[in-house]
Amino acid sequence: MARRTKAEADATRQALLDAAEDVFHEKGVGRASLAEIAQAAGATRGAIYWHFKDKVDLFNAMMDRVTLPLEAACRGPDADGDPLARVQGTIQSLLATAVEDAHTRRVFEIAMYRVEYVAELGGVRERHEASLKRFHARLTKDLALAAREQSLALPMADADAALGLQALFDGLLQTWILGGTPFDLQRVGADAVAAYLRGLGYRLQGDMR
Amino acid sequence: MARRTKAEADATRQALLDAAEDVFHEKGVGRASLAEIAQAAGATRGAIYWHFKDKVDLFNAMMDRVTLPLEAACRGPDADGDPLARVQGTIQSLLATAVEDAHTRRVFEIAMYRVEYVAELGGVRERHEASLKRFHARLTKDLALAAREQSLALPMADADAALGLQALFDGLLQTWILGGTPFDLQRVGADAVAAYLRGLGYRLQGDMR
DNA sequence: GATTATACATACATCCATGAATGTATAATC
DNA sequence: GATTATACATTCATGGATGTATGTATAATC
Repeated sequence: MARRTKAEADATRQALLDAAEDVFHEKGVGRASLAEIAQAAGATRGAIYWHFKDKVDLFNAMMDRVTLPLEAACRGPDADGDPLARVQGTIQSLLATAVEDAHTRRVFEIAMYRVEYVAELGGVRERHEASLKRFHARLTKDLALAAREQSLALPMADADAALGLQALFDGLLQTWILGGTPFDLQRVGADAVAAYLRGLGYRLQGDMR
Repeated sequence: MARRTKAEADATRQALLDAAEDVFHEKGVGRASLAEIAQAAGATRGAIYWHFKDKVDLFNAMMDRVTLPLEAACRGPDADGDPLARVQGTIQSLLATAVEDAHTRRVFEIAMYRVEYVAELGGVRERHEASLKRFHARLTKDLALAAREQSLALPMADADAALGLQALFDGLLQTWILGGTPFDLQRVGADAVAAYLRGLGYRLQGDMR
């Protein structure tokens, strides 16, 4: 076939990424063949090898398309208002994205249950860890700030308290995506996070006492 | 080679399971070849196909060797003493096992980060979900019991509160095993669980107020 | 002590995925 | 409007993994 215009080329690139999502989700990243992905996109492996170096590169591009905007959004409002409300807001907004955007949800599901975090997949694990660390640093800072504002001493180190909060968030998201026991992620998430924060000693907005 | 005695046969079976752990952990389940596993065990693929139906069967056997005893231990003491202490104790004992038993830890790591939960792996995902559901049911029952004993109304449904606790546990274990930010799993686990339970309204043993 | 089932090792056939090489028609570029 | 880089499709060569079939020496069994 012949050369496409730049717009057309980008369209096939997006189609390849869409198809990769489908096939990765269905077969898992390891057992998904580039031929099947290409076919699902109405193209051939030639197109994939043109746009991407190999399967790992394709996978990373697929992840970036979803995670980059998300992380950018997380870094958005930094120093305004109540740090505790900001923590709760960030978590709520991430959970909301998972619930409302099927696209994002499927990519999360792939990253959590459909890929093997092995050396060969160059940097996938490292990038996941880096992303977690940034989130953790932010939570730690905000929790410490809020503790000072309410002039209370946490029953555990700031960083550990943040670790627990992050674990709670991750655990809820993963449990919900696994889907074994369906539940209202946003409501349970809000309540569980509130309980955890309250248990740390914080006084939350909207609490009766 | 020739026929082995029954004890010898079981020894090679165990060696195959050990080797499977090693290779699965290193390469991931998908990219691990049966030839490599056999070689790591000092045997050939013939031995694997004698003891196991295929790779899935081998994987399940490897999982069973660790999870069956664990689940049995969890089901152990059922109706004695304080239900809240029992919840905390169960979680602490599971975390302790992860910390102390490298064998168990590696199998957990394989199940969490080195395998694709895909239809083809027949029942792996389903068994995981079933195990989670049993744990969840137990937590729900104990949390409800403890709430009645302390005559308090939880700020969320029993099942949802249990969901949060389980998510917290899962999240902590996974974060710890991922290893990006090393921390004291048992201490942070105990503190975070205590905070969550306190935030739900429970009065915990050993609390000052 | 002859027979039989066992516990593997070896050999074989098949399939499929990958990566690179090559072809090619056409947008861009000048 | 000739040239060139582009955006793929097609073909080829290779390797590696799987499953099965077969061989075989020896514990068990009687």
